[in-house]
Order: sequence, then structure tokens, then C-alpha cells
Amino acid sequence: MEKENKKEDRRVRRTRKLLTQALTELMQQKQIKDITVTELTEKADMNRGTFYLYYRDVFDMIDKIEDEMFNGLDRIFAQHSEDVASNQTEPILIDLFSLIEENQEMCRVLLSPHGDMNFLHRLNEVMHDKFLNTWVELRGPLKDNAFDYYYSFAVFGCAGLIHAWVNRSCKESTEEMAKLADRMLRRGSLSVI
Amino acid sequence: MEKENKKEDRRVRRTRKLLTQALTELMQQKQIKDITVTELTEKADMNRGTFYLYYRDVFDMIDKIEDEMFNGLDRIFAQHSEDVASNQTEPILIDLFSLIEENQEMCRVLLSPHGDMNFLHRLNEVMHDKFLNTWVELRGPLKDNAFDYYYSFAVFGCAGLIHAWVNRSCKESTEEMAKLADRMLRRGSLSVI
DNA sequence: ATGTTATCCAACAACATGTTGACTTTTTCA
DNA sequence: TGAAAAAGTCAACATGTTGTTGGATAACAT
Repeated sequence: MEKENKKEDRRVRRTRKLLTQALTELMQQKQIKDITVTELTEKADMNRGTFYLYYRDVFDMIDKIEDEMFNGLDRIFAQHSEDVASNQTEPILIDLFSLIEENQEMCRVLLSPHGDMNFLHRLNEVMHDKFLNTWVELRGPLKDNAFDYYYSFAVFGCAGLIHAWVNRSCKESTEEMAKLADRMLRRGSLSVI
Repeated sequence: MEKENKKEDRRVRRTRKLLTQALTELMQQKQIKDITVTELTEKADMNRGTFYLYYRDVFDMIDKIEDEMFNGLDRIFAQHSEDVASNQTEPILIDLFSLIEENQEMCRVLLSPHGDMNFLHRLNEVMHDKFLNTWVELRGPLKDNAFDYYYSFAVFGCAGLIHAWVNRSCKESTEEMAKLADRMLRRGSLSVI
């Protein structure tokens, strides 16, 4: 364990941070497709060539940023393994919404009209795997296709919830949101109004 | 009424059709951002300049295609104005899923990882307007923010449902899907499994 | 048959891209 | 502290896409 857990070079941190800031700003102004590496590095006040040391293009950069969020997601599910098994969704949801809150700005742009559909699908995939795996373990193999529909509806629906939440600057607390999501999933979205 | 309702030039129809076909194919292979006008027109076997007679760029083309689908959506809501007022969602949903089925391929790519987030938001907007307007008429002005969350959840959720459906090549009938959606919205998505 | 319109073709400048090599600055670590 | 390693700067390059143009040709409507 020489330098495994060593923090990365300060310059690298600085560069990554500046690029991420610049990207977040630009994504609020225009669609991803219209963001050029040139203007991105200009806004971050660095050389254009530096960008290519880290990312292939703007979309690749977004993917990498998403990666970090999904790592956080994995960590949450690892911590709540018992809750998943016992179908205790609320504690998981609270941590999940906390993660969202920490990455508020990025989530807002990723779910915005200028956002990234792939983000939604990665989310869908993760939730599907995490939950479905435990369901299979508990109840044996599945028979019909209702599960696919259930998960697609639930995950996309939660994404919609998150979208609305971050666009209100996360006014409601994470606990409130977890309760709201849980209620919608269990009793139906109409039950909240 | 000289030539108001006259069909457009046969050449125009042909060009539009060829371009749409080519786009649909390409969107299955790669992300929108990687689709160039050059390769699009090559696949459609026509001059590059012709493309610019109709669309500003590839994203503009997608918007225009979406426009047609949303016109169909408007027509459906116009036909079911009584159902909206009486909260009879199922008949509307059936027609809605029929519309989806007609535009199966395009819906699949628009909701795919390579898809268009703006499509989701336009959908959200339309449903919000159509339904919420009647709610307001019936029940007077709204007080709290639960409606926003409800609609975001419901519309995004339905989008997830549609996504799963078109990826199964619309195996289930429109009636089945309408029932499924209605049930999820009213009794909760967990009720289907 | 005739005028109108859509498409084709070639060519153009403008721009973003991705990569390179040499140079400077910062960080690491012994 | 000093030398090696790594990160970033800068200028330059070939390449490909873009959006637009003017004139020729073909397809269409009446």
C-alpha cells in the first residue's frame, strides 16, 4: 500500500474541477451538442490540449462524471444490503436523495431537456440489477414480464421526481422526498394529491 | 381554397421519407451527436445540400419529427375532451398507445440511451397542460406543490413503460398497456407484481 | 407545352477536431 | 534540497464537417 490511496496530483484535481465547473455552466446555457472543447477550455481558462489528457470529447467527459455518481450509488446499496433484502426502501431512498442533493447542479442538467438520456438508462440498469437480484434470491426465478414494466415505470418515475425536486433547488428535505417516493411506488402516484 | 389542402410535391414526400428512414437507422447504430449530415444524406442517397432545404441540422430534424407526433397527441386530447373532464384515463391511454405503436421505431430511438431528453420534457409539458388545465377548471386553483411531483412521476413513469413496451416490439396490445398504465397510476406500480 | 419547383453538383471559406513535439511549471520522493 | 516524473502550455498541422452559393438539370403541376 505505497500510494494506492494517495490523493491525485493537485494540478489534476484543479484541472478536473475547473473543467467540471465550466461544463456545468455551459450545460445550463446550451445543449451538449453545441458545447465545443474550444469554448469549454476557454471558459476554464486552460489549454485546449489539456482537455484531451482526460477526456475523448465532451460526451465522454459527461460519462466520466456520471461514473462517479454511480460509484456513490453502488456504495449506498452496499451499505443497505439488509434493507434491500427486507424490502425496506425508505432508508435507501433517503441516502439516494442525499447523493442527488450533493450533485444537484449536475443532476439538474443531466435531467434537463438538454440532458443525457443515457443517464436515465444507466440508472434504470443499476436499480434493476440491485433490486431484481435480491428478488430473485428471495422468491426464485421470475415468470412473467410484469417486472420489466414495473421497474421501467418506477425508475423513470423516480427520475421525474428527482427532476422536479432539483428544479425546486431541493427545497423539500431528503426525508420528505424519500417518503413521497415510497408512497408513490407503493400506493400509486395519485395517492399524494 | 385553390391548393390549400393539396398534397405536397411528390419529390418532397420522397425526400422527407428517405431522410427519416436513414435517420432512424443511424440512430439505432450511434448517438445523435455522432450522426453527420454527410453520412445521413449518403445513406439516403441524396445530395447534402438538399438536407438543408428542410432542416437546420440533425437535431432540428428530430425536433420536426417529434412535432408531428405531438400534433397527433393534440388530436387525441381534442377527441377525448369529455374523458379528461371526467377523469376517464383509460380510453385516452388506449389511443395514446396506438399513436406510440404507429411511431414505434422513432419512439424506440428517442427513448433509447442515444435518445432525446427533450422529447421526454415535451411530453411532460403537454400532459401537464392538458390534464392540469381541466383539474384547475374542476377544482379551482391548486394550493401545494404535490401536483408537480405527481405529474413528473407519472409522465416519466409512463415514458419508462413506453420504453419497455417498444423494446418488446409492442407485443402487448394497446388495451393491455392502457390497463397496465392506469393501474400503475392509480394503485401503485407495485400492485402489478 | 410551359412555367415552377425540387434536386443535383461543385466549390468555397470558416471552423472544430485530434494529435504532435518542444518547452515551462509543478509535484513527488529519495 | 535536488533530480526525476508528471502536468500543463503553446504553436502548428492535416483532416473532416459545416453551411452556403450559383448554375445546371430533372421532375412536377396545370
